[in-house]
Formats: sequence, C-alpha cells, structure tokens
Amino acid sequence: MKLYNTLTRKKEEFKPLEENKVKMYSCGPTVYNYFHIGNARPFIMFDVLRRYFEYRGYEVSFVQNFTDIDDKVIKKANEEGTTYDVIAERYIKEYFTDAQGLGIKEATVHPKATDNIDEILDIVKTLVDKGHAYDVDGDVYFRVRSFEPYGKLSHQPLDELEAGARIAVGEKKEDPMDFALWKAAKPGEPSWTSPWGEGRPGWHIECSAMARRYLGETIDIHSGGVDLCFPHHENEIAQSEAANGKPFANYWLHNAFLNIDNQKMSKSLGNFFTVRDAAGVYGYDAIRFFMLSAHYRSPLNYSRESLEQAKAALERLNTVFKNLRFLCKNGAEGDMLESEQASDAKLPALRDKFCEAMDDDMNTADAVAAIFEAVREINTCASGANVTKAYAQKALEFMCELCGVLGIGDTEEQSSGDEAIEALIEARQAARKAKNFKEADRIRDELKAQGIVLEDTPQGVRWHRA
RNA sequence: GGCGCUAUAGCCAAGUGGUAAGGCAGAGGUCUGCAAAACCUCGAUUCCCCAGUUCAAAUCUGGGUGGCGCCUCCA
Repeated sequence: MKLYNTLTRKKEEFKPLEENKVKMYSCGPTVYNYFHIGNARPFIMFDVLRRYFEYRGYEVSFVQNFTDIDDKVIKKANEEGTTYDVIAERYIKEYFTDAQGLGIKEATVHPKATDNIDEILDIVKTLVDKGHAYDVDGDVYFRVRSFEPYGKLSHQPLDELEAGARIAVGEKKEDPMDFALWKAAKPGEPSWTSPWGEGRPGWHIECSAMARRYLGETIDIHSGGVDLCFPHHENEIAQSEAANGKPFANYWLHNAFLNIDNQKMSKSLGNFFTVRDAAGVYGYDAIRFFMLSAHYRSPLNYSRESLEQAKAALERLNTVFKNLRFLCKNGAEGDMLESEQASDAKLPALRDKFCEAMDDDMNTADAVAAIFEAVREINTCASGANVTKAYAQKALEFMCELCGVLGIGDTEEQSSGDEAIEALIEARQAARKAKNFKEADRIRDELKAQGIVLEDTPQGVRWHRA
C-alpha cells in the first residue's frame, strides 16, 4: 500500500514497524461543542484507513485523543457556570453519538489529556533537563532553536517562519517561535501541580504524551487535518523527538479542508455546520458517502447539491442490498445458473480494482467507482425471474465485504417484519390476481401514505420504508 | 514576503505519457395492469489559456490566468 507522506512529500510504500501491525495516532476533537462537518472529514477518512488495514489483515492500534482541557473548554464552562470536566464529559458523549451515526468505529483507545498529566509532566521534565525547554514564571516553553530539524514536516525554514510570527505584548519567550509546554495557572482556572507550580498543559504536548504512552516512542502513522501540519504537528515532532531521541512517526497523513459553498467554514461567515445539524437534513450515511466521493487530499466542497447527489447515489447502493436480501429469501432454490456463474466470476476482478484504488494512497473515489461497477453487474444478473438464492447470497456477501471496508451501505440487515403491512400486501395481491387494479392501487396508495413503498418483482412483492 | 494545493461533461469526481472511470441530473427505449426498481442507448473529438518536449500529453517542461490553503492554539 502506498501512502502520501507529508514528511517526504512523496507517495511511499507503507512499511510497518512491526510486521502485520499498525500503530496510528489521529488528532481528535476539542470537546467544547458538537463537532462540525469539517472535523468529520479526518474522522471518517482515517476510520476508512483503519478499516482497510484491518481488512488487509493488519492488527491496528488506533489512538484518537480528546482534548478536554484548553481555553475553549474553560470558556464554555465559565459561560455555563460549571467546570471544564462537565463540559468535556458532555461533548465526549455527543462525539460518540455523532461518530456512531457516521459509522466511525471506536478507536482502540480514546485517551483524555487530563488523564495523562503525569506522562505530560514526564516529557516536559525531560525536555527541561536536556535543555530543550525553559521555565519562566511558571510557564515552560520549548526552545525551538534547540531542535535543529524544526520545520521538517511543514518544510518551512525556521527563519521564514519567524518572519511571520507575531510577538504578543508581555511575551516572556526567548524566541517568538518558542511554544508553551506548560502554562502557569490563572486565577479560577483548573490546574495541576508541577515542578514549576500550579498549571495546565499546553496544547501540543498532550499528543506527544498520549502517543508515547499508548503506542510507544515511535509510531507508524500520525494523521490529522492539513491545518494541523503547522504548528501542531511540527511541535509534536520537536517535543517527542527531542525528548525520546527517536523518530516520532514514520508517516504523516493530512487531509485537505472541507469548504462550504467554496468558502472556508467560519462562524463569522455564517456557514458553520455541525454534523448534528447536517445529519438532520441529509442523514449521517449520506455525509459519510459524500466524504468518500473525493480523495482525502483534495479540497472538498460541501453544498446542498453535493449532499443531495450523495444521498441519491447511496440510495442506488442500498437498493442493491434490499434486492439481494429479498432474493436470498425468495429466489430460486438450487445451484447457480450458468449466467450467474459467469457473473460471479467477474466479481474478483472488481475486488482487485477496489484494492488497487485503496492501495494507491486510499483513493476512495476510485474504490467507490469499483463498487458501482459491481452494482451494475449484480443488478443486471439479478433482474430475471429465475435468480437463485445461491447467487443472491454470494453477491450479497461480496457487497457487504467491500462496502464494509468503507463503512457505507446497508451492510447490516434491518428487521422489517410487520404483520399489518404483510396483510395489506396480501390483500392487494388478491385484488391484482382478480384484475381489480383499482382496489390494488388503493391499497398501494394507502401504504404509501404510511411511508411504505411497494415494488412488484417476479419473486413477489418487495417493500421498504421510504 | 515564504511554503504549498488546485483548474476534467449541466453538477460532483477519478485518471498523471498511449488515446477520457464512477456517481447525480437529463433524453429515448425495454420490462410492468399501471408503477417502482433495474437494464439498454445517448452526452467531454476533449481535459483553464499559450508555447515547448515526444511517435504519442488531460498527464511532462516553461509562461499566463482563475480558485484555495498554511505561515495567528481552526480538522
């Protein structure tokens, strides 16, 4: 599998540290609100990467943190007259609600920054001891000039960065580029005891600490949004490598931004959407499908039209699942027909196409295309009057396999039994048999009013909720 | 100023040296009592513009134009 590595700016063959194992760390949300549609992109895309590794037989350790202490969390707590941990717990819960809706699997570990203060302090102490950090009035800063490779991820020469850096009034740093590892407590703020007095961790250090604690000093893959490349990820590298004396992550993956109507999402432009809101309009599954329709490193534009197109495409996909499940119950008994064997024999090539796409830096757009080629093949074959259960079963397994990797489509069967509906369908069938189409259509309309859509097939009546 | 990304049919979007995937929308047809779903057919002689390299370029090079991002604790 090839992955584009921001560190080298090249697609590279993925080679794990340990055979058949992958250690991944992905930057998670700051829990002070519902997460927004832009946050959803890395969550979904790196979930797909994780699923694909698992599909290919890797044992994946996937860590995604919750930033539960930071200015925004504290601000929200103050606004509500409560404490940071109440806010954090609430939005961690809400994260899981949205993540589950979007089909994002739980990480192996979802650590919180505040559960890792000891690990954080351990790294800060090491950095101070080694001369990479210094304390001023209870703050501790990382001395960027002491880490020679600084800038290797964002490919920015330090002097150029420095030219753009803003020096705040009352700045205590030795150098404008230095960043906070530990912040002295301000009155009324939550704090923890440290060798430099009461305080709380800076933002960047938590990821270095949690990655090391749960995955080790060197990990395979670190991922996140492209905006985190600098300074967040650059700083993580500086902290981890200066402290541990080892490479931090072998592969750095960054997803491109999600724009809203071709503009950057921002509160001031009024184009800020939470996943919760968007899901209410289009459904979680359409949002996920939409994300997969483009390559993760290409900018993607969120618009009403795009989401509606995604929803329509997903319906086509889900119709296949409905049809195949129906045929598994109502199809013909016996061995596959010759035409079905021929169709079945075409599927492995499409699986290969799917994998080739995924192997090429996780090209989900191409992978989805391969799935739709399979959809056409299966629909064509499964449209006759003599479709066998055997073929429907094999086709369904194939679809579940590929769609399962991407986490799209109705790969799980929905329970649908409803006697009242079945009775009406029977009555309509009797009317149709008697050529009483007026009555048959009346019953169909009656069901339609209840959101039940009927479809007549050679194998009988198939129905689903609209 | 520094570092990058991007421009493909009405729309979304792959393809990055060998003659344009897939989806949505649209038109016609088949099937159906009528529907629905599905299937078939139709759509870029062409990939922002100009020049160049090559037997061959959407794909490489140079120039231009448009859009966007990072360099401010934003995924």
